Amino acid sequence: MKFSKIKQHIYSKIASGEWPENHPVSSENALANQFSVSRMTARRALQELADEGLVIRSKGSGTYVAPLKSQTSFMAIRNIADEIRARNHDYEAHVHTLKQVPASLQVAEQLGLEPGAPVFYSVIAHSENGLPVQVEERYVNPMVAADYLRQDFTYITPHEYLSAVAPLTEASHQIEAVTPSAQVCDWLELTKPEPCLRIIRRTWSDAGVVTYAVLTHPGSRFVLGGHLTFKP
Amino acid sequence: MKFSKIKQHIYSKIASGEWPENHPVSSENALANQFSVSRMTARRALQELADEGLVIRSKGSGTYVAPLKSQTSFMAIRNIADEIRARNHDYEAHVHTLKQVPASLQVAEQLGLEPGAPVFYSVIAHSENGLPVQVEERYVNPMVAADYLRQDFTYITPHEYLSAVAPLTEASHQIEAVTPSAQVCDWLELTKPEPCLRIIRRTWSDAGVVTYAVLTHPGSRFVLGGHLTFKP
DNA sequence: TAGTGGTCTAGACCACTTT
DNA sequence: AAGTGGTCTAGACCACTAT
Repeated sequence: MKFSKIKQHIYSKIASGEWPENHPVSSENALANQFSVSRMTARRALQELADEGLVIRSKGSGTYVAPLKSQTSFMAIRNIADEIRARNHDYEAHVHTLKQVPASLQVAEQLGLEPGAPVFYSVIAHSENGLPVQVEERYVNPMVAADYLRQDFTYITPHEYLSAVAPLTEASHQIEAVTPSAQVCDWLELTKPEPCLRIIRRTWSDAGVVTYAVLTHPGSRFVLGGHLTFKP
Repeated sequence: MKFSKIKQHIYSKIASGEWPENHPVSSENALANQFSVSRMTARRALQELADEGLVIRSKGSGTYVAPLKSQTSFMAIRNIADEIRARNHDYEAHVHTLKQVPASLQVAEQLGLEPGAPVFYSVIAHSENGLPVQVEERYVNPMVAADYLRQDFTYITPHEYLSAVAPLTEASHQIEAVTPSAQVCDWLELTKPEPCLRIIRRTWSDAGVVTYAVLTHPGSRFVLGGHLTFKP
């Protein structure tokens, strides 16, 4: 397929960082010449990228790499740090744990590894205006993020880092309401247990399962929102 | 726009029920003739409807109205009855309340009405294999569903009924974890309070806000799942 | 074999933005 | 005025499905 070769070309420019946010993308005519296709075919590539939210097209002006925050719609892979900063609140991360551990049965299954295989494990509490709003327990496949343990997660979130080293292609979520364990209460600075929203997320890149994360939010401090439109 | 006239035409056939699930949709060539446009333009209309999940296209065979369940992707407007039946479990609905009430301040604001204006109110518990898994408290705008109170909600869910009388065009969700009230515990047959997942949903049709619903699920009996793909 | 959707071409005109 | 994206046309060839 010619149009998908063009998409791949642009996708790699974006994924590699060569074209950062708001960077102009070649025009329909330029791509048509470059790839020796008709304008309609180049157009289709750009149109699909726009539908997927990777680029923004604007009439008379051109096509640009979309700001990351607009790249997915509902319940997307959000970056909690950006969300908090978008509300003009203080964001702070406390790294409670960052080490290598042997995979438990459950973790091995989720990551597609053998039980006992080494995996990276981190526990980070994310605070808004000094109050923890999420504790993130994360298991990472060492194959796809070998330098995970050497990152400073007070400056970059695991999600940001992992997206950079292994662009994600797929994600699944589970959302449930739970009573937090004593350990989680401690991380969230909850004096007594209260209902918590738990999001379990697995993400994939081309190289396989990247990470398995359990995100716990205190019910009193967090609401998940979303919006859907059905354009007939 | 010519392609959007074609989309409207097909959309109304589906919304009116004239074309039920799996009903064949006119072919690209047929639509091109009927609307006096080129095949590429008719094609675009069908393609966009397919992208929106309203129709399924299959090479060599034709285009068909999509089964309702596949019409939205993640966290979509699900029909709890269908979901339970899809698991081959027993589904049962208990209608606890179905009446007209004056809108409270909060409800009036959510529905875009004056406080004190009459609204329809229903409380229905949805059970899977005899165990309540969701209690649905719903406020309905009487302007868009005048016959709401005369429905038998043990046979059709409010969501199904409202979709039929006012095709929804937009929806917003909030998800949070809460401790249920004594009243909700009663409806859910919970002997003691446990963390519950609460989904607050507002839906719109062309005529305005249709309904404001509070859906409460016991944490021990319910998990919300979803899947995202980023096709480069 | 006839019909369907999937892909592609080489033009065209328009409304819009940028310079 | 030049360039861009948005829409549309009238063809074409292909792979697939149904009969």
